[in-house]
Amino acid sequence: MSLSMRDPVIPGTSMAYHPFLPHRAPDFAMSAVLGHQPSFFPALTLPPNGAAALSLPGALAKPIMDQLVGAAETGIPFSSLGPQAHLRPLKTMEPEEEVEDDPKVHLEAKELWDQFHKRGTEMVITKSGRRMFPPFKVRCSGLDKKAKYILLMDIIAADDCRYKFHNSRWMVAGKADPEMPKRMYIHPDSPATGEQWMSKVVTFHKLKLTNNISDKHGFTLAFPSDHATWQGNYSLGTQTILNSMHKYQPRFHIVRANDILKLPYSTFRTYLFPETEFIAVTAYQNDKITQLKIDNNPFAKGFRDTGNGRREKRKQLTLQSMRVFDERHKKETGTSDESSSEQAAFNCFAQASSPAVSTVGTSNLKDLCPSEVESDAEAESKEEHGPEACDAAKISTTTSEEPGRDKGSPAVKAHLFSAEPVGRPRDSARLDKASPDSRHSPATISSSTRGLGAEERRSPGREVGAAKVEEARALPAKDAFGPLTVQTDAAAHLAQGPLPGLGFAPGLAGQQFFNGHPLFLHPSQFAMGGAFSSMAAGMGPLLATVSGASTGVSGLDSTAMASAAAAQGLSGASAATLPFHLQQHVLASQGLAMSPFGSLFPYPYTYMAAAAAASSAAASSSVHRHPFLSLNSMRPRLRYSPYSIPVPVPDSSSLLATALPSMAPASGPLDGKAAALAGSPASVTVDSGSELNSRSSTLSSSSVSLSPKLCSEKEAATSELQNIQRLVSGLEAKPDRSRSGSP
DNA sequence: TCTCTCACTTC
DNA sequence: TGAAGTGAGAG
Repeated sequence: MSLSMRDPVIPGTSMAYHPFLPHRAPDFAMSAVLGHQPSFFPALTLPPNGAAALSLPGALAKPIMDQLVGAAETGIPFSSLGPQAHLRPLKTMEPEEEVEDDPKVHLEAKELWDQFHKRGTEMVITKSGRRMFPPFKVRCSGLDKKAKYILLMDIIAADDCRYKFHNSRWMVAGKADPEMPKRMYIHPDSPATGEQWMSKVVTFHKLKLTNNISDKHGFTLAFPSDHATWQGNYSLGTQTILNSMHKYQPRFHIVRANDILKLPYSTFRTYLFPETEFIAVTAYQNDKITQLKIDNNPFAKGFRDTGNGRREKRKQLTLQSMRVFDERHKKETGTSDESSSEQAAFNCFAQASSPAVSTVGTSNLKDLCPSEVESDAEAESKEEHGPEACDAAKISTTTSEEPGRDKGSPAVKAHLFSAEPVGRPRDSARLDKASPDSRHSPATISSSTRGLGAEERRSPGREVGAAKVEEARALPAKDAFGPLTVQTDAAAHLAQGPLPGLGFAPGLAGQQFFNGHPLFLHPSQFAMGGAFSSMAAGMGPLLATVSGASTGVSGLDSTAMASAAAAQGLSGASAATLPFHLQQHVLASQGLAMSPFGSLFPYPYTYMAAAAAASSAAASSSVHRHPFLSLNSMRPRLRYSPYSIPVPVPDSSSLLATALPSMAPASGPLDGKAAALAGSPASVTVDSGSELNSRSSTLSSSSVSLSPKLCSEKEAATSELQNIQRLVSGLEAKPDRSRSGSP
């Protein structure tokens, strides 16, 4: 074989390959077979199943594939491949047998979430990122044991308000600030089989929340404004950026896909748990929340009133000082203070030092607004007067027959399947209003791109969606909820695509990708052969474009990137198999600046962008905040918008062949209608209001209101306390004086 | 409101 | 043992 990288593909040799292997795939493969080190991909090693991403049918392709498969199976670098490389039979790519699944998701630690939610959950965000507490954990069931799934979560704005904590309650303080770039967090174990996911609790505790917009843990891919299909940014990272004093709603997604690259054209099943809603804060506002965190978060043990934590030590120190003083006092006066007064002093001190708990029995989230500030007061008063019944219905996350869903489903259906691109915002608003209180957890929405043609989408798609909704309704699950499945017209969304002329808020125009969610990948993802198997190979051409054209990466070539990745502790293989954007992500997390690709990757990144936008932009509540979509002004609460998934799912053996043609019509510029459709909200509105419940067993200890007896003790205690304070501050030398100074 | 440091914790 | 996750508290 005497091929070179620049040899054309022999006529008649068809190629069916992964979308990330566009026209340069032949070069790439041939280079590998010939033992050339592809200049654009210096240290590529195919992961064990990487060959699955390549299929080169035809007389020429077979030997190429043989070698690729051989390399893949042995894990040897492409660079070591030569003509003499060991050949293995071409691995056949058998289409996976699709077994119907019916995923159900159960929120773990629901009771804990409920406790927080009743009081208005706050999540601290810091510059360096803070974890969520309670941690977001779910248990999955109903998955196809053998199929592979990717599990993700993201956090979307729950409404369009900014909040303030005033008079022990959260109140609307105005319109929301411009939204931060969105991200999705892919569970680091993804992809894994359904069996694996179901065998354990899926936890997202490593996701961090930050208010640092220049967060380097995220990596942003920028698309040129004139890109045919996608514009804006798309980022990867381990932290999600939130606005302080804004309300957010985590979402959980199940995607049946064995490769992250397939995300864009796979079905997303989305699960919402209203009780996981929270307000992002830089410092805790509500003492009750602080106390709940302290009481439940192991890392905060040091602040607990009991145990050996700091608080206890402080008390012990205080008591010790008191004893010292007491002994001196005894010596000097010949009398002794009763231990009760010591205890009273302690109580007093404890009361003063422990988080004050307002006895105002109203909590917070119930005050959380509907999107309209002006209606907030009304909503507030309503909720205040009848919170109990409301609450009971609200928090029933584990039943599948929530009234809310029943209410919400028709709205979702109607909204999703009846609305035309034109006039979408209005439709959305109306529909949302039609189901103003459909907010009963968890809402599950599935947006699919599978096999729905343009025609199919209109009515058959609708029926499918409706059928699924009905199906979901009928689910008898107790601890899990059947998905409220909405089949969206993903292909249409792709065709419509993102909005070229979106009016982003000033300063965000260059950062936000279609107001979309960037893809958010866990670093450990890099070490996974599976998820990025085909991506690894697929990124070759991209890298070629980058370093070859040397216009896309500033100051770094792919070699440097690979080295950097390796230097990060990644194994040679995993580092080498890092997809380009992930390498960038790694670098980005190191603070290395990467410049946007620009239009260098018109094709593959269309997919990437599709992944981001499809999976989140259209689904994000941010959509409703979009000026073009301005749903927010009409809707009390938009909690969810369906994903728009770009491409019909082709057979895995001919992904590109199938995807490419379908992509072609989709690559046209989008208009406002398209945008509106893409952002069509499913209107799974969930009542954010949580009854204000003043009872807090945890807090009651620190919110003691003094009884008369206690009050009398309080005086003595105050005196003692003052003495102690003097003692501690070095004034104990004059006990008589300090005593006389006490009341 | 936000940021930083601190002492404490878990892992 | 040390890295990383906590809220408190000062600024």
